[in-house]
Amino acid sequence: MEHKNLLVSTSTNLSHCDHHLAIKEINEAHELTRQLRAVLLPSLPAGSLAEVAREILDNIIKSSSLAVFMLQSGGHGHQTSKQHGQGGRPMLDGHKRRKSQNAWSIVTSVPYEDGHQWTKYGQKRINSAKYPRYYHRCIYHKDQDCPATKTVQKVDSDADPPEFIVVYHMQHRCRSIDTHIPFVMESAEASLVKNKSRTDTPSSGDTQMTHLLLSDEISNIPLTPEQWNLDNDLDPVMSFFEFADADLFTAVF
DNA sequence: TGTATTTGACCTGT
DNA sequence: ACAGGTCAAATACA
Repeated sequence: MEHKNLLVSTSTNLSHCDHHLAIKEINEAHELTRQLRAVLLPSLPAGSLAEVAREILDNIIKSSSLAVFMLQSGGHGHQTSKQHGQGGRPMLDGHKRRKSQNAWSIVTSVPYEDGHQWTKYGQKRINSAKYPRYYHRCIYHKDQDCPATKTVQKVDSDADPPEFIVVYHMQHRCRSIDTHIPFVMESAEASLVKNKSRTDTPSSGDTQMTHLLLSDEISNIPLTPEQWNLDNDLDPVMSFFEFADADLFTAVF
């Protein structure tokens, strides 16, 4: 409700620069909330208080995610023309279709442990990129025909802690841990070093930053985390609905 | 021995 | 032709 007002005012009155600042601020709030959640919940005794706290924090997290998505779709979203083949011909769902469709990305210092379990199936040196790209798919790819995949690539910068561009492709169809928002609280630099992609118990400690990536093209991932990306076959709003939880949909509209 | 990861080959889109 | 995504045999590891 509050976020609905926020969305209306920002999408109609803010300049392009303001949009970026607003998204940045909301993402910071989002990340801080997640950190608070990670710190607070384990310290609370199991029971109704913990459940209430969890629910409130999750709602804050969802609302902030929603705000960013709606800011993006409210005028500065960028739908690429790549969802159509050359000459405007729609691309078919081929076996090795380029993966710029139905994808969204984030920049994070914690590219793993995002609530889903992944298995690595490939690694590739990317032209002109300093660091290789790692390819992961949901571990339920076979069992439940889950199409979700993600790529992880270290950002070519001196950021401390190191940042990674994580590009998610396709929604999970598996019945796994219930989280659709790809933000995490685990120190995953160590995980990357270990080349370990399966989820373990989250821990806290390091300063970690996660923010939505804004970019013009996922298929040509920029190595500076500047622009927020949502590249989808659907229109921006529908893209969000495919991304978000169903209950988030009903909570807002 | 079973499972996960590595890595070069292969395939497809641009 | 090239770049990027996936496959699958080889390898590592618990």
